[in-house]
Amino acid sequence: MQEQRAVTRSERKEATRQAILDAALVLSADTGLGGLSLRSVAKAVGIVPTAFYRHFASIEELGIALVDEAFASLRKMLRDLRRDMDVQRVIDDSVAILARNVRERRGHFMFIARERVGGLPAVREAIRQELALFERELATDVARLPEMQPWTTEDLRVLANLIVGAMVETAEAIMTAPPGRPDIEREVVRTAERQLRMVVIGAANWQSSRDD
Amino acid sequence: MQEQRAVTRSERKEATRQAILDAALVLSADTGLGGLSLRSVAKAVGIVPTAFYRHFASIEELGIALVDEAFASLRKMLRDLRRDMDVQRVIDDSVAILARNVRERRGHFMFIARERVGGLPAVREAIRQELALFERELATDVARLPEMQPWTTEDLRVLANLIVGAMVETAEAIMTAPPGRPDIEREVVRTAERQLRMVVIGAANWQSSRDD
DNA sequence: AGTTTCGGTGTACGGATGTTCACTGAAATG
DNA sequence: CATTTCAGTGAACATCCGTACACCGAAACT
Repeated sequence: MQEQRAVTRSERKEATRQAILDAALVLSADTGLGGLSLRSVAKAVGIVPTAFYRHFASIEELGIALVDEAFASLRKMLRDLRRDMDVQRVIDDSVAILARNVRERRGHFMFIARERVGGLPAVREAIRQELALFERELATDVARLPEMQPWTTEDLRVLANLIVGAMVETAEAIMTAPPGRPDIEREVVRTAERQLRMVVIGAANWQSSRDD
Repeated sequence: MQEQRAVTRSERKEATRQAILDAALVLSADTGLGGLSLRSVAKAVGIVPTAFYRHFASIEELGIALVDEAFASLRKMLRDLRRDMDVQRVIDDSVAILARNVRERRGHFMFIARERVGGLPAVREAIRQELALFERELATDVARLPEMQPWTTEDLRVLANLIVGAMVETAEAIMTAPPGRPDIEREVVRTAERQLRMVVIGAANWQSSRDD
C-alpha cells in the first residue's frame, strides 16, 4: 500500500519550519511574541527545544519571518483591491475585502496589530517598514485614478496614511469582536464604511476648496 | 537642622506605591507589561521582592492601577479640550493639545497604546472600557455644538469613534518619533491636522447630502 | 505604657527558561 | 558502497522567576 513518496530532506525541513511558524502564530496570541518561550513552541511542534535552532537563531528571528509571511498575504489583498478600482464602489468593496481577509487570516492580522506597537524592537521596526511600503503602494495606485490627477503627491501621501490607519483600526475592531459573531462584525464593517466615506468625501471637498 | 517632619505610615506606603507605578511605567517600555517581572520592579524601587505584595496582588493588578492613572491625566486633557470648543479652531487646538499631552505624559500614552492591543487580557479590557467611555464623553461634548444639532446620535457615535481612533493613531505616530526631534513631531502634527480636517469636512458634506 | 498593626526583610523552594555539548541515524553525495 | 551532511536527540547547566514562610521594628492605637 505504501506508495513511494519521495520526501526529500529539504522538504521535511521546510515542513517543520512551517509547523514552527504556525505554532508560534497560535501560541503568541496568548502571550505576545515577547512572552513566547522557545520551549513551548518546540513542544507544540513536537521537536526537542534545541532542534529549534536548526531553523531560527532566536524567537526574534522567528518573529521577523512571521512578519514576512503575514505581509505576503497582505500583498495578495492589495492585488484584489487593485483589481476593482472603481470610484463608485471602491469604499464598500475595499472594506468588504478587508473584512474577508481579516476573517480568513485572523492570526496574521492579530500578530501584526499586536507586535506593531508592543513587540520586540526589531520586529516592530520590520512591521513599520512593511506598512510604510504598503502605504506608498496604495498611494501610487490611488494616484492612477483620473479624478486624483490634480492632487499633489504630498496630499496623496496624507490620504494613503489615513486610509492605512483606518484599515489597521478596522482590522483591530474586527479582531476584538469574538470570532463567531458575524452580526458584530457587520456592525464594525458598516461603521468603517461610513467613516471611510466621510474621509473620501472630505478629502475631495477639501481638495477642491484648495484649488480655487 | 532636622525639622520635625511628620511622615505618617500611610504617607510612606503611598510613596512606595507611587514609586512602584513609576518604575513599572519605565521598565514596561522595554518588555511590555506581560514581560515585566515582579523582581525587576522591586529591585528598581529598592525593596525586596516579597514587599511588592503589600501593594499589589500581581503584576496584572499593577497594570490596572496604571490604566487608572493614565486615564486620569487623559481626562484632564479632555477638560482642556472642552474649554475651547470653537468650531473654527477646534481642529488645530485639539491636535495641539493632544501633541502637548503626548509630549508631557509620553510614558502613559506609550503604556496605553501598547497594552491596548498586546497587553494582558484584563488590562486590555480595562483600557477598552475607558476608551469607550472617553468616546461617549466626546460624543456628548460634540453634540452640544450648534451646527451638530441635525445629527443622529448614531452618526455622532461614528464620528466620535473616528476622532478617537485618529487620536490614538496620532499619539502612536508621535511616540514613534524619537523624543528629542520637534521637527518630526511637527510634521506628524501637520499630517494629523489635515486628516482631521478631511474627516470633519467630509462628515459635514456627507451629512448635508443626506439631509436632502 | 502596653499592645497591635503592618510595611519591609531574608531565606528557601520548585519550576521554567535559554543555551551548551556530544550524539545519532538516515538522507544526500560522489 | 563509502563518506559526508545535517535535522533532530537528550542530558546537563546556570539563571531567573513567583511565591510561601517566619521574622523584625517602628508607627499607630488603646
